[in-house]
Amino acid sequence: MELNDRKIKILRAIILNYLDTAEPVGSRTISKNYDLGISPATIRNEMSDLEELGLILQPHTSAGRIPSDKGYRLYVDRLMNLHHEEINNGLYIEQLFQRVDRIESLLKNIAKMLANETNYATIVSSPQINKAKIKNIQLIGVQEKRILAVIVTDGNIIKNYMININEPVHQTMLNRLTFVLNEQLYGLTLEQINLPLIQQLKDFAGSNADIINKVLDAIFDTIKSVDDTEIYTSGATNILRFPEFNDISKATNLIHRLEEKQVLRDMVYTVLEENGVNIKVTIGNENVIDEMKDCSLITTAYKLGGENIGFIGIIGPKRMDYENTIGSLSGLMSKMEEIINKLK
Amino acid sequence: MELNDRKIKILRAIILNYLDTAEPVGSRTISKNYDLGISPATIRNEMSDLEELGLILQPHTSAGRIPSDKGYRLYVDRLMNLHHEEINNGLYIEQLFQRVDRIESLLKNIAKMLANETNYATIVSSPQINKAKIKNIQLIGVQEKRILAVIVTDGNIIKNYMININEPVHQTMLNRLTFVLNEQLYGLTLEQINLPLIQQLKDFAGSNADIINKVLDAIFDTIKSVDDTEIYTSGATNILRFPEFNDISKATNLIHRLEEKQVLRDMVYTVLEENGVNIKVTIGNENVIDEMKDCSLITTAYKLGGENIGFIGIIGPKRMDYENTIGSLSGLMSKMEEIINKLK
DNA sequence: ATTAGCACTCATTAGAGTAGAGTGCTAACA
DNA sequence: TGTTAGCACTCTACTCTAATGAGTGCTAAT
Repeated sequence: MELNDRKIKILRAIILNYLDTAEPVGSRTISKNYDLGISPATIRNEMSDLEELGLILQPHTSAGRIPSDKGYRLYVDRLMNLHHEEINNGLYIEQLFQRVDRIESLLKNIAKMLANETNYATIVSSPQINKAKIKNIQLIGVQEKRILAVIVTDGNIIKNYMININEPVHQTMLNRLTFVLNEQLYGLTLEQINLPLIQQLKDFAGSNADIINKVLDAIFDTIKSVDDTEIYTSGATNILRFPEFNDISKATNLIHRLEEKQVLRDMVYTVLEENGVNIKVTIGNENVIDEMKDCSLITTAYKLGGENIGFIGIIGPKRMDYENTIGSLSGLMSKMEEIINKLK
Repeated sequence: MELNDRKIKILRAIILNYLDTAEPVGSRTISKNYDLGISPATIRNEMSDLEELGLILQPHTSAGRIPSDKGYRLYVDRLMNLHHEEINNGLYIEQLFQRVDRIESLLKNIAKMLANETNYATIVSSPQINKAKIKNIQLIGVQEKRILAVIVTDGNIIKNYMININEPVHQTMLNRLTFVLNEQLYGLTLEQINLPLIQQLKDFAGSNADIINKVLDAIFDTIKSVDDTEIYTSGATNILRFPEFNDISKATNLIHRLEEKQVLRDMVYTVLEENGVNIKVTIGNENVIDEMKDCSLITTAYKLGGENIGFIGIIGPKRMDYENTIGSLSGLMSKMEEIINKLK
């Protein structure tokens, strides 16, 4: 059987109507509301075919049709009118970048903004900066036996690390260490800091080799650890607003799952690694996580220096407004990249 | 009518049973399960009196009794067996303090831990450091026209602030500015930084007075702003687990309310300012927020240098386990203060 | 003062019946 | 051959009713 133009029009009508009402769509509704010029009976025949093709399904014998995962997939891949939504609070984002003292709070705010704008749940990962280069290291004596190490990397990511030392050290010494550390480590990635280099640093530090060790630990700890890739979620409870989650236990399970950052991270990376598409949509059963079989996930990665370093994702019911959500997301991303480039 | 010993025993039995089951408690249940040596009929008479006293109430004529707000209040004030719960992951908290690079992530973790331990929703405020003293300021050239200001205050609270400047400045100059800023501002609170002092700093900086201005802005911005008092919530969705929130719209409203940090802040401060009690419980209608009329709130402030600078709160149903929750909270607080003191 | 007994209340549950939405099929029509 | 009107059929959702049972309050006996 062939998926002709009329079938596609009907499928589109069913999906649009269902996105709107969350109720199964009957033949009469379509005939009345979507000017296709055919009677309910004809539509019924076509619907029967669409069902055979696996694009729609009936919750029960005497109900209208709802889109299947496959139907949504077809819609997302071929039927949507994509419009790149100019994010209207670009100015706001710009301010975020200006005022921000830590990239984390920036991302947190982005998650929040996006959740507000779309009314879905959003997840944003902080940059995974394994490959980031060291831009600046600063050692500051804060207390007699406490040093604050400030580490700035590529993309102005700033991390603070408090170091306890055994013997008091004078700030002059710290300044010298700071100078040498910067001289030796500037522009290096983690992989490039090797044993000979470390030995050289320790030799220089002499009796303070201990500090070098701890600073290197700090550098390693702050930059390397993948676990440090923080995940910010926002608007998880927006989910409660959708009728498909009226079953409270279903909603609860999902929301609790969304609190497990590790799970989310893995899920999104699985999706994104699959291919290089810009914005990726996973629908219903395409999701790995069981609790999300009734949801769709829209994800995209953000880049620094051409490399994916983090992601933004939006989770809603399968019935979510794909067109506008994808539009918003792509608008946000281009605004972000534009600003990031301006900063560089 | 007098609240004699037997009435209190019965009230206690009703409350304990209700805390456990969330079902109205009947006379027969009490007679069977709480060894009071009196028959259901007698208990019914006493219950009738307790109802007249406003301590318990009937959801409907043929149901058992549930505690009223007043009943809970009596229980919390006079009937509980308080046991100061030694927090068994004190070691974990200690590690949090060690590893932490920013106090915020510490507090976030505390909120999370407490939510896990109690299974209620928790809110933790970051320190309100208006009165904090400046301990260290560091200016670091990161890019040609970008300076990173690191500000460390009392209690090792660290804030980073990125400053854009108009003209490139050499690190040597930054070092000199850093030195002077530290010399002049060390140990001062915001109020103590006055115009003459500012002028003096600018005079020193000469053509770089611009930087001084921006650094002072940064200091002001990071330290002063009350809005910067961040609020971390955790486990808000634990609320969904309680039968009293089976009504999904009720739960949703509450959870959304819990996402409005400002509201929470005001609420807790209202509670805490009322008097100087260590741990404070507000029950049901005692709460200002409408959506919380079915909840109880347990709060306490944490101190730095004898002064309240932030709070921790736990929100659960009125039927929450007051004894253990208060125990956990007080255990946590004493552990925290102990560690904070060790750090000073 | 306490308690057994009993009539009464009311929420909850199960079952039966009804209305309505929507389908699939058949036969007529263009 | 494709389209449509008509109709029987299916299934859910809703309403109504009756039965159940937990729990009370009152009365009278101990």
